[in-house]
Amino acid sequence: MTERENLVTVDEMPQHEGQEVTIRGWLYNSRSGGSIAFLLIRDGTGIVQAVVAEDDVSAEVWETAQNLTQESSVIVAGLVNEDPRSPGGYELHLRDVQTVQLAEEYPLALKEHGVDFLLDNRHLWLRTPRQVAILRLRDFIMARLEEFLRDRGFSRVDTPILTPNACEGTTTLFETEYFGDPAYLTQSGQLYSEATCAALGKVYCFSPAFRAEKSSTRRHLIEFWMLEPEMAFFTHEDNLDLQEKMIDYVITQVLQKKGELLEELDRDKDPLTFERPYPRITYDEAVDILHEEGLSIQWGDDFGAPHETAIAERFDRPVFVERFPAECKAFYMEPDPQRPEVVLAADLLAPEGYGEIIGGSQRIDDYDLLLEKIREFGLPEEEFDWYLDLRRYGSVPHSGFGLGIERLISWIAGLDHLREAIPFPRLLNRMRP
RNA sequence: UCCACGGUAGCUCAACGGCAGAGCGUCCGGCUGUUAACCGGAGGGCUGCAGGUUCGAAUCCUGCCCGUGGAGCCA
Repeated sequence: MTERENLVTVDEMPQHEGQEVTIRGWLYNSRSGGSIAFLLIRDGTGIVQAVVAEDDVSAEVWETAQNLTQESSVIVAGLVNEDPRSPGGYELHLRDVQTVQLAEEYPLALKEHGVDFLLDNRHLWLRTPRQVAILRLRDFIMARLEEFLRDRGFSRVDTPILTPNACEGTTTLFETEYFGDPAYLTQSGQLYSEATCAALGKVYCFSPAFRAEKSSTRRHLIEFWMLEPEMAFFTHEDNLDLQEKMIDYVITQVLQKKGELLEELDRDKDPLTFERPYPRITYDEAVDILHEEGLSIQWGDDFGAPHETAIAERFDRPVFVERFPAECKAFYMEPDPQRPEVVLAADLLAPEGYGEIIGGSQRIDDYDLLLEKIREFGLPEEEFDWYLDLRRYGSVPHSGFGLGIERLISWIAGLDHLREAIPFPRLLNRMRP
């Protein structure tokens, strides 16, 4: 078999109608009918049906085709034909087949499976058309986000995964050991990005973040990816404008260029079809809405998931909730000069119950105020010496935000759980595969 | 940590105090246009673990383990 002759991928087949081509991939499924057989072959770009008729091929090829097992790796050659009876509209009239490896009995049948079984077999589950579509969408979304930022003068500056202290001192961290000293897996690169933005102006870090919370919900991962831009000289308003434009850009690009992925995922496009601007409401207005909805909340309480959903349901597009009470937010957030009891922070809530996809704020740039806050929050002052230095040497107003990649993907793809938005999810008590 | 639901064949599930079953997958046989193909046959079980109640437990009770969803926390 001249296996490299006219080597094509499944998605390229329409351009090779009437030609003899070679395709390399895996057997997705097969059906046989006496002296005719249908092999569904996937190669990562799509699935094509290969037709084998006993009369048209050698006995050896016929025998090989008959005995292929699910997910066996193969190289097939044949003639490309347009045929409405074939899924995808094109099929391959098989002339030759070569088995690369004959697969053992495959654990995943082509039918419904339970979550536990699928997660145990995540390394194989990834081969299904739905998971392939999600991962392609993830790749596209990540690329567009970085493209958006780079086009606006941002540089990617990475931040450390191993850190000596809790960045914000709130959530539970994974502890490890650093040559005898305690160390922690990062939960955010933000504090470091505040340093690099004073060096480069506009930066972002893009890395995994770790939260050792015993969270077991569809909106949480133990290890997730966070994109965190940080901008010198950006006010709270500048910050919200950037967030809005970035989300708008990604959604528009997905709708324009990757509609077929949304269709593969049965994602209704209508809820994604909206325009800027996104509504901006204050924390105070949000509390009023929640009271109207009959939810119990007092001024000063942070929102829980039911609260976020109730607020988001009032709007047909993402909504900013801004100016939170200082006591329910992080220590580094700049107080509103008009109302020092609230901070210049905002959460962006996605529609359809997908919750908070962005959390951001203007950062305190005054040395004395920041030191006061560190003490007020009971944080170890000595650990923040370098962070305080940023307020001693050319301090400027600056702002930034953190975007949860898997939450954004889940919303755009219409997933019902974050675990499908990352190749190998780390969940409560689940670290394999 | 708390609350709810669950654990039976490789997978998805039924049986709910009285012989442990079906569909799918696998294997064998049949079929020249199949669409998660179809038809016939075969193999497949410590009913999560330990104890208790009972003539008899997959089924009822207690404890534990594991999973799922949610709360809290957050992106």
